Amino acid sequence: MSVRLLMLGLLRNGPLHGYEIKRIIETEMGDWANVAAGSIYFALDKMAADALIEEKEVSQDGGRPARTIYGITAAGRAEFERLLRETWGSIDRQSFPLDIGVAFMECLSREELRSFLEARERALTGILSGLKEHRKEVEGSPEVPVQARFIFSHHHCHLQAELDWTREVLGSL
Amino acid sequence: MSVRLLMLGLLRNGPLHGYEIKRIIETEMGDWANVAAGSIYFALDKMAADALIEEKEVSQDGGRPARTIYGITAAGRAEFERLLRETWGSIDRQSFPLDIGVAFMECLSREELRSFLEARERALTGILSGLKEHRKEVEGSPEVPVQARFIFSHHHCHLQAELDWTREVLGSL
DNA sequence: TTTTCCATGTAACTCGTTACATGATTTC
DNA sequence: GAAATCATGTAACGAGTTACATGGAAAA
Repeated sequence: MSVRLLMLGLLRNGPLHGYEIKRIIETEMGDWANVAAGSIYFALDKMAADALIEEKEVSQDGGRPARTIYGITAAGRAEFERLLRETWGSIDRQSFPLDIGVAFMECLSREELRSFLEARERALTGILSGLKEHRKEVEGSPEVPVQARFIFSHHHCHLQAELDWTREVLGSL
Repeated sequence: MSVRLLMLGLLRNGPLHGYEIKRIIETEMGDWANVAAGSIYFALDKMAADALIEEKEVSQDGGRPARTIYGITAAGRAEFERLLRETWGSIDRQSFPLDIGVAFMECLSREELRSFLEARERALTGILSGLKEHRKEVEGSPEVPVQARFIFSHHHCHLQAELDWTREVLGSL
């Protein structure tokens, strides 16, 4: 349902076509959402079938084929509100990406574990510096394109936590 | 695939039946994995079909019905190794549970947001203190039942990060 | 005696991914 | 002229959940 929440959230600001949604997720939102191209069109179809959004054919000049843009309906806005509250309300027993991998880390040899941890340290450092760059860029612009200011601090916070843990384990090896 | 990794990891120590796997996940592992009862039997069937595990009927005394226990095969061990390395190797663009909710948090009124944040603060505090209790219990016992010592520090680390962020946002409201 | 725990399963469903196919247009 | 980007789709599959059904044993 999170893809629905994400897409409905973006459509609240005005109609978009599929490719633009993908572009916003990848470019403006810092690329953490990791939504496959096919998933977007798939979700658009389903949400249209559920009357959460409605499609309009929009012809383009220059002989380009018409694009299908999707606008959110009243039902879509209501569903967005519902999903948003559902997300905020659920906290029970959530796990984090590497959790299961960590549970069995003692099955790796010390050398292999070290090399994994070092690779993660490098990757996390890179992602974090990219995030900082992006944050500066977005927050520097007069108008924040997506209504998202806190995503950066939240995402940053977990990435930093992961990096700290990684370094701690590396230090204790 | 993570349920497979989790279950194969548990079966590495010796054969188990479905209910016991569930018990271990819920009781010994701190209950963060959140695996539905049906999913376990479902996964057991599939892994047996893939020859990663093999089933044995074990009769019980006291007139109880025979249980089906599952033992890991050589192929299962190999698959476990593969999945473990896959998990450790993947770091690209991972998102955290509340990420999308945070992206649209400005759609909530200040009062509603505050009440959500306060509820999360309470919930997280509770989960964290439960985790600490459990950690003490497990680490105090002479033999750690599951080969998992670091799951606690990792999980704790992200929960603490979430709590810190929650308090930070609450403070800035 | 009623509830809780032990123990297993299954059918229908949802969400999302992968891998593919298509074709125009723009940039190098 | 080649490569990248724009733009849309779809068929097959995978993982996991929900909701249900079953039934015995132990404990309250």
